[in-house]
Amino acid sequence: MDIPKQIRDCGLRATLPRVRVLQLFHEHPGKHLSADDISHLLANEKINVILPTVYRVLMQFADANILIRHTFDAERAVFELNEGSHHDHLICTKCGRVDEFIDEAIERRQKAVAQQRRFVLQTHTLTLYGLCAQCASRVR
Amino acid sequence: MDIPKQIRDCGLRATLPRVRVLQLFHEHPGKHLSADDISHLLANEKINVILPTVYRVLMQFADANILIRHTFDAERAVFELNEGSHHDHLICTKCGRVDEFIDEAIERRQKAVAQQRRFVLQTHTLTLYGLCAQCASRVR
DNA sequence: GTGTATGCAAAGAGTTTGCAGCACT
DNA sequence: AGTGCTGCAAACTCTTTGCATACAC
Repeated sequence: MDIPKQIRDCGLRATLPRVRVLQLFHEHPGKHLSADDISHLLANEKINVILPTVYRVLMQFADANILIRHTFDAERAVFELNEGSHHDHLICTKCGRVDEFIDEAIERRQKAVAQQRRFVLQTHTLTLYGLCAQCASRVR
Repeated sequence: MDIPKQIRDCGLRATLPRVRVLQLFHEHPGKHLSADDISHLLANEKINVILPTVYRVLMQFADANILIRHTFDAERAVFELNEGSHHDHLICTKCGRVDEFIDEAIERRQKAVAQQRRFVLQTHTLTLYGLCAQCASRVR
């Protein structure tokens, strides 16, 4: 995957902050990273990218549909690579782990609910909160 | 409904801010109000309740399960009366209107998805975004 | 009277913006 | 060479907290 090219294809210049941020997402597949996470990861590599720049880059990538922005809890936004396939999330309230799932039956029912109310569906978010298998077995 | 009593039953004193805030929710059934909304509504009645107090009261009511706190978009939290029955939401991205729905098939599938992954379900949020019937007909 | 709740002021966290100089194309 | 991008500083929004006074019980 040619990351600079992918960036240029969005009409953006392939600058160091943009390349490294996008690489980070490819290096952490399935991870949901916040602006702060990214800032720290870059700092660890001794790359000096300031937080406002991280926000700007993330916002541009989200606008370009390279990333998807989620706000699971209200405190902070997290981003993940847009692999093209929609999915919903399972979040562990103990360890913060985020898993993904897709259930066609639920998707169909959602469309039915919307149609029944003459509601033109654009997007949806479904998030299940609870204890992941590991945390659940540790608790009891 | 004796509002002061309901408040005292939570172990809280029936003060003016608490009584008026809870009354507001009863006066606006089905509405989802933010701290700012409430502050303005109270200001209109010439009741001087400062924003931090509104936040404190809302937080206490949410802790007492009188209210439910939602964070549909990340910008601000909104609250609604807890009528005891779970439901999901349809939000119009044009006019901001919030409707509620419940679909047993979706609820069942969610439990199945969680169980299949040995995930101990605590809560979930499902929100459909799109155009409500009115806005949809106005657009085209 | 006692202890809790409020008003006020200020702090905090996450995020956004203005601007001047630097870097990608 | 020119325009877009970044760093820096500061602002902004929503929310929380500390403290002294005021009120509910």
